[in-house]
Amino acid sequence: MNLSEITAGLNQRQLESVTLDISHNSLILAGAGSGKTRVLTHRIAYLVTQKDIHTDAILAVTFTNKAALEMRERLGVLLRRPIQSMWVGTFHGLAHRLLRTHYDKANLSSAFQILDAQDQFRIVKRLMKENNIDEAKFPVRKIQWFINQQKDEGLRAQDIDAGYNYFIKKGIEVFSLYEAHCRANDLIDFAELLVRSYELLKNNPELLEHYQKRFKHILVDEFQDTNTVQYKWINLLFNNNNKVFCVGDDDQSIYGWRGAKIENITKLETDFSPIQTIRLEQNYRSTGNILAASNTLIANNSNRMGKSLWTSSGDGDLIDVYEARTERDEADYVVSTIQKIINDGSAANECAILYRSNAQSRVFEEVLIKYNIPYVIYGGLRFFERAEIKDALCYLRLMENSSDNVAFERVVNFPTRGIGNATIEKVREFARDNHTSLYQAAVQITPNLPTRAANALSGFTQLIEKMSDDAKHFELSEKVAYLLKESGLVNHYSNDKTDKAGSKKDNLEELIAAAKQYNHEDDSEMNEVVGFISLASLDSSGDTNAPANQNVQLMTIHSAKGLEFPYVFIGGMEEDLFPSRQSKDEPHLMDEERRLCYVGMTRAMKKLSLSYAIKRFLHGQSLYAYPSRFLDEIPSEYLNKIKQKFGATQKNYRDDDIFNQDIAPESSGQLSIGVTVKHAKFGYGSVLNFEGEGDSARIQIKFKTAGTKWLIASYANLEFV
DNA sequence: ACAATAGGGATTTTT
DNA sequence: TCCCTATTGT
Repeated sequence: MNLSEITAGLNQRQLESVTLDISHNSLILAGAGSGKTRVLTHRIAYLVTQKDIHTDAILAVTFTNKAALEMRERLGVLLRRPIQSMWVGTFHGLAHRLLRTHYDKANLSSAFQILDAQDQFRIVKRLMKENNIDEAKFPVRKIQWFINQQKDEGLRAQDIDAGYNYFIKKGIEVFSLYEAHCRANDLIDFAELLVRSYELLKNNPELLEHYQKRFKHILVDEFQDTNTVQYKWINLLFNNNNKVFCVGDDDQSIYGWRGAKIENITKLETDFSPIQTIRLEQNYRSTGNILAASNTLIANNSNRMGKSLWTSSGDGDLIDVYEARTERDEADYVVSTIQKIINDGSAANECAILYRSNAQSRVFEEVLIKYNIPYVIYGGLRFFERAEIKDALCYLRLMENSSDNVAFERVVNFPTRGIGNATIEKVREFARDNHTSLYQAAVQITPNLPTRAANALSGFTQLIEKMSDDAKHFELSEKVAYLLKESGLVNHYSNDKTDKAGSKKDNLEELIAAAKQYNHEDDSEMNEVVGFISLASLDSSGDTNAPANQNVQLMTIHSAKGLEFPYVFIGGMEEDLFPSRQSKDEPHLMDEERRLCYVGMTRAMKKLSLSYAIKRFLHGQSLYAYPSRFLDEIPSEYLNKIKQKFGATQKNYRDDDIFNQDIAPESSGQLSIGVTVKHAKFGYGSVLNFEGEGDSARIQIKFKTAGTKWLIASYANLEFV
């Protein structure tokens, strides 16, 4: 294969990146929409076809299954050969592969199970209860969060110094209990996959050496999202005879709150020195105005590596900024605008509505329904995270391995079969005292129980035994179909009154389809059932439903990362919502909010529209808000500020005239700079400045105690003193 | 054992 | 407001 096939269609910088000297480490700082994945895939193709690097000598890591899959597909096409054995995958997926291959050296049994966030929560909660730790003082969520945070840093309970912090002290206590529990039960949570595989390599020098020698080229996507363990993992595999090729964008780091270390990208320059760096700054996605606005916004951040996107396409439209009165008004505006776009001949799926938090989706959803525009909301529960799917998988797990305690706990009395808490507690106690599995304990204590409980419990254990015997030689999908019936799950969900649409039953059907589609070849380290169950944990998307076809797309900005849409609407551009309230006191958190805003804006190809509501109903109450500071940070030359609703929609959709009834316009005409005013909440202050007139006039006031603020005159209810 | 109700909490979530 | 959990009543 000749070079031109690999380099066709690349621009100068991309070409340089792909063909960088392979005897050096490389860092590609790739801005939004600059062709980052393209560079990474073509680089691999270049290594394989031009530099005779064997595909087995390549390790390519991404963050999402989607990205990994996409890379595999593109590579297959570029190389024109199957690549199934290649190590291309997510950090978690590859770590999992290592642990399955070398489970004995990682102090695991071959049957170890992966805990997802829900399972982990349940276990932490149970442990806290058993040890009389007050959940009111130490919320389970916070403790779980604490444990994961430590693991993301590569720390274990014994490595942490609590100092005088009582919460951390308790956190460490629960962490230790949790660690012991997981070790005893062969359980691995997401963070543990990484920590454990790191330790596996670290503690087994011959193994480490083997992989260091094998992986001559290590390629990492989205490097700004790596956390401390992931960084250490890469660093460990690196031995200076192999080379790294990292792609990332510090401006798009939005997972700091989950342990991602934006600094890792800078650390590359010292830890992997010498490293060749190339910046990809030509953007192929957005118009000039959108890019210019995004550039100016992000320039407000400190500690950037520095990068400025440009485009050869024209300025395009200005960015619309709509001031809505309420979140309903905002949704009306956004959806009516989308209606116009559709009427003008665009497809609904060219439009995306993005927001900071999921709670904002509901109003948009309501209005979209009213307009009869099809939509999909991304986020929320994924396929394999749904309760009914997890129930079914737990039966599968018990059939495969009856000593799976997590699975036992979940389905022992589901569907309900008369096994109460008291009985289960006895089973737990027996298991604890005799160091046996819950299932074994149940079998053994049954004779000693009151008849009613004994019958119920033996009903369950015999069911599991029968099911695993019957299905022993079934195909995977037959096993699933069989278990759904036999366990009573299908029956239970068929009679479920709360599930009117029958979607839970449909999901169970879908699980059979997923089992049919499962391709076992890729995971030959495991048997088929274990492989399928692991996939369910590691790739919760299920990917079976929700195609974007002809639907307006609704999602958080976080989940929009990596995507692009011709028309993008970002709602809720308000202080305390975006940027989030919880981030406003910490400069580094505020910077991450700004990056998030940058990510959102740079999703737009043709047209970007921002909006904010002056009054928003959130968490059961109405709140007044100020426009987001991010709006002020964008020069107005790129903006088209709109304060009026569309005439057409006003008639149709202002059926409930909520806007005016509880807002008393205040116009005392005595307004001038220097005047003293009184505000109900902020107290006394003096007017520094004002702008605009009528309802939308804004006044800047310096309060004696509350600081300086811009207030909307008509809502501030100011008293002139 | 389970259904009905009251109380508390509430970003973002690649795996 | 909505959702999840803990408690109460049958």
